[in-house]
Amino acid sequence: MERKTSQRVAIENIFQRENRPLGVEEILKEGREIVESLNQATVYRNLKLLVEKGTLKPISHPVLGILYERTGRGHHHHFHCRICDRVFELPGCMLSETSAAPEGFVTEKHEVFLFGICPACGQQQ
Amino acid sequence: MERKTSQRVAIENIFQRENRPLGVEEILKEGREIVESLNQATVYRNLKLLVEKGTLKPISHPVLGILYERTGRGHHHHFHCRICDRVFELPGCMLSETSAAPEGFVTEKHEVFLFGICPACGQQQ
DNA sequence: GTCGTTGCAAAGCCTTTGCAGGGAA
DNA sequence: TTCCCTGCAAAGGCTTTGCAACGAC
Repeated sequence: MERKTSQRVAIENIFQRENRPLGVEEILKEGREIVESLNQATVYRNLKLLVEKGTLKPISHPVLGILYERTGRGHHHHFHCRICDRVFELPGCMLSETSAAPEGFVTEKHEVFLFGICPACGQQQ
Repeated sequence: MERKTSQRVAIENIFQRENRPLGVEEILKEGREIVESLNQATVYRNLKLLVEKGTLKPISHPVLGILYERTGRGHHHHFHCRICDRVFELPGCMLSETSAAPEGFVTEKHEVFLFGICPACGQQQ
């Protein structure tokens, strides 16, 4: 049976609090503010478990590498802010799969990454 | 001054012949069929040089990791065939940046990856 | 008291770097 | 002959794994 260790709870809380895709480094950093002893190996192991359990899903970001996001929020795309380096999930989809590829290509799924400035950083300028 | 070694020529020829984004492993494999002694370090060093020279551009593929493609063919997207695992460049762009993100987000650029079956693999089924 | 989890350190990958020998010009 | 480039091996950086101790239940 699965056990609710302080480390595991901390990691899950960070995802709940931030509500955006997170990378290992960020999880480790924020996790250590909650459980000081938190080890990298523990983060990796818990992320793997949460992915297998279906709670998290890994996404491969073109710039930031592998990030983890919570599942169950339908098809969406990602926005990467070049100021704060955070990634946000954008609901909805503006891409027509049928018109996106030339004839002969059968498109089954797609991923879109947008890059720019997020609302919070845009206001500060 | 830059020298035309057999290794460097081989790598450039592979990109010309394949005319699609390639990864290190594939370049190394095909390169060794031309120059048997070809070493991984040489491939990495030449890719780095060709990127600095502006001949190649690295793209970070969500599944295949870093691939290299020839520059100078304008904005385009990528299609990954799940049968043959090859990536193709698709000319044109079907995404409206202004409508792709909610208000408040300023989109400056984007990347689109399509996944499915390429024409060649589609015919064989 | 069990046995799933953790921290630590070692081991694995992939990529980069140092170095001496080799080859293009 | 020069000195850029290559192959080899060692070194980095990130992720995974082995193991003994720990702690949730």
